[in-house]
Amino acid sequence: MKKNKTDTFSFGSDSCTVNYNNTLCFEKLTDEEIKLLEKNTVEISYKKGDIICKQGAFASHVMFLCKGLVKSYVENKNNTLLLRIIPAGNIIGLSSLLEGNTTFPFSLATYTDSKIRMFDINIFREIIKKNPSFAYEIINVFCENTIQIYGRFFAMVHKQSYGRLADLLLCLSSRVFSTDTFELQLSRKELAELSGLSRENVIRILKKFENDKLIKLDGKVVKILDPEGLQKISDHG
Amino acid sequence: MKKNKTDTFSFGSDSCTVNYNNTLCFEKLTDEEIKLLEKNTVEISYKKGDIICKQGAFASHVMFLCKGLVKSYVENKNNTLLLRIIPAGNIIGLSSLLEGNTTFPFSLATYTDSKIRMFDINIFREIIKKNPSFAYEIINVFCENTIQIYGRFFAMVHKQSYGRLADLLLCLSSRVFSTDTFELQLSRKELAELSGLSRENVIRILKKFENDKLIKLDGKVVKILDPEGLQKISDHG
DNA sequence: ATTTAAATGTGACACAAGTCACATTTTTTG
DNA sequence: CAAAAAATGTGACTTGTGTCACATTTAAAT
Repeated sequence: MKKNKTDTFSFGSDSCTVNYNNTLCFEKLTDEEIKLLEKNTVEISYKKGDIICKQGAFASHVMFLCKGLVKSYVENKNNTLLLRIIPAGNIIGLSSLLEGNTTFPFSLATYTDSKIRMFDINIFREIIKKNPSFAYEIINVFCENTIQIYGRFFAMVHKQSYGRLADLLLCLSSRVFSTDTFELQLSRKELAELSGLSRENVIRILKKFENDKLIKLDGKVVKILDPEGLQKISDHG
Repeated sequence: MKKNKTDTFSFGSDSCTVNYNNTLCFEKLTDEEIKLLEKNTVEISYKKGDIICKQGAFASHVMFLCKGLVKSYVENKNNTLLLRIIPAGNIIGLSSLLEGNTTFPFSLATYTDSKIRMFDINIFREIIKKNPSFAYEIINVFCENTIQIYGRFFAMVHKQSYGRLADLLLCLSSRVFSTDTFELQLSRKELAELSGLSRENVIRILKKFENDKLIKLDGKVVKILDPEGLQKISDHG
């Protein structure tokens, strides 16, 4: 759960966008509750690139990503900000639980073919109201998200391009793909949206990183050559 | 709870830093639980400018701000980012509930003389685990925070200085002080930390706003002359 | 009240990073 | 497989915003 670094403030400079799996909460459900939930559940398949929901739309479900890779993002006319990359095994849309505000504060779209389980939001609420252990785990998920977003927030506001991109590459390597060499499912444009930069700038910086032997690029395949070097850039801002 | 605007995406462009009161959850406690909680509670007074806790420090309590005005912020060697301005009546430090991570993801300091109630975090956890209605309300608080931070996040990354500062002024006027004319408890430096800008830039933009008859400055007293104009600037970015 | 410190204000300057325009490569599609 | 579309890459240019240096005002301290 934690990144171990010597610097006390290190977590504040981690702009990682990915969450760990949050399936623990379902273990807290009784058989009866599982039945109730499953009765009010649909499983939907999405293709690569599909939009799952749009920001502002009515949110009638809490979701669980069974398979695939999904992004959440906020947008307006001119800009898009990628909030999170969500791997399989995560709950999505908990913020819609808020009473009196059942609209999505973000849009969701898939990166790869995905399978999503949709839980009726009222049933979900009911179970929370009856099962405090379940509620407790949900709170834990919120805590993680909150801590994460604060770190990312800080990094996005106060770091500049090189630091943000170094962050992003390290995050993708360690948390999304769990390997030094990985094939990006993301376009340069999406890297830009993740790091809050322009597409052109992302391209330039990636080239720079390659020249400096920090990474190796080959089409969409990225190889992290010097994670410590990248970390240094991330720490520096 | 909601800002009513015609634009569907409006909430995404609201970078407000302030939360509404979250006292509702305490109404869900039984007399017994209240007693238990009060037995494990201390109330501490802070003076203006006091630091309540430092980012990274051990978090043994969940707090409730009885009186005063507090800020939460993240910092490193060079920069500070103000996360939230927290008025009286709010719970602080819920993110420390996360099991296995009992350190503060932010620092806290007071703006004015404040009184804070400190609840033992384990007692707090226990009550959550036993009282689902209470847990439900805590989840609601998390939902609000999450939705708010997403909006602020987007605004901070994709808006530029004028939009961010317009946002901030509107937020202070409508949510913190609830009046058109208010005396800032905040220095220009703190406005800078809130909006993620440099102190000098904040000063310049405030002057510009004054020249454009959007606001009136008189020392620390700010008068909002043209909220619609500011809103337009905020929307524009 | 006088001194010290902190906050505010201003101008000059540098540079990070966005925008635009266009070339090239890769992928998708009919 | 050819054509269209999307993604990638590059250079020139502009500008927003941070930094530095310093003047001035306001607040705090002895």
